[in-house]
Amino acid sequence: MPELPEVETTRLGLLPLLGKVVQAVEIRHPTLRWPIPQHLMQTLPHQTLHNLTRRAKYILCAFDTGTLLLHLGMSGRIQLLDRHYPPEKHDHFDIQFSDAQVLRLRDPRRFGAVLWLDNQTNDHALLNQLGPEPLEASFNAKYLHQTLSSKSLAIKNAVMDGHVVVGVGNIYASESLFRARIHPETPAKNLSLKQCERLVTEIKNTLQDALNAGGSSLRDFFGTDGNPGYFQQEYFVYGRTDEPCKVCAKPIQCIRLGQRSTFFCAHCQKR
DNA sequence: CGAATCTCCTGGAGGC
DNA sequence: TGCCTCCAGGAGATTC
Repeated sequence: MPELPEVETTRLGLLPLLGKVVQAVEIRHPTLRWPIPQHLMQTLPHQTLHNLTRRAKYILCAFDTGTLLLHLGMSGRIQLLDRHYPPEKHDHFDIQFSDAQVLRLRDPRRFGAVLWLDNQTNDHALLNQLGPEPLEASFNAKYLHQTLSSKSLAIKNAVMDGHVVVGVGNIYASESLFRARIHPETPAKNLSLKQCERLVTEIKNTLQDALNAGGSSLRDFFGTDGNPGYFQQEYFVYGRTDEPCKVCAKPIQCIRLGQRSTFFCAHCQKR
């Protein structure tokens, strides 16, 4: 499942497309999280791809008259292929470029999204409510402490809330809290400034480690070249129920928080 | 308003 | 081998 490092890795893999001109768009299965706009088949051809950026887990592709927003959901991947490569079962969306390369979106579970933001609409609801990027300086202990001060929900749920900070999914939330030695059920407002410092540091470290590894994954993430292209990251707690903690050797526990599996070490992580 | 729950979807794993 | 159930999960929508 793509977390932020996988999305960033995907974006980097698409950079060879910069400056290229769209020849055609093919929509095979429009019903993703929201319908893929049919007008893209008329809108995009002849437009040049000028920029590829990322905000949270959205990949933003800037064209002449607007921006294409791509989201991989939980099973999405994007490949760059020669157009003669036949589409497979869950290949829902293609952008064919004039040099015969194809950007192809595959998404079996169809939680992903393809949307169009016209240049006139600069304040799309999906983007204008987002919290800071986790790796930027604006995400710091002071900000986090202030933001959490009114929140009574569990810290695990708070760091997964995109209004607080973007890009921290279920895996890295558990991992970061372990590394910061904070119990995932701790009410967010109870975190001291010191704990916020540790958590900010470990969120940045955890994400940066995964970025350096080229994007980790569970089972179905592939880079744009179609190869697995990552190595399974070593997790401290995620998916390690009943296995020994790598620090203290006591068994890792699994609980449900906000409908999500949450892994932690009851000995190492304090409330 | 905050917080909890529901929801979309399919493939894979495990049980019988 | 086949069918059933359960689970995974991003994040907007809905409800309380």
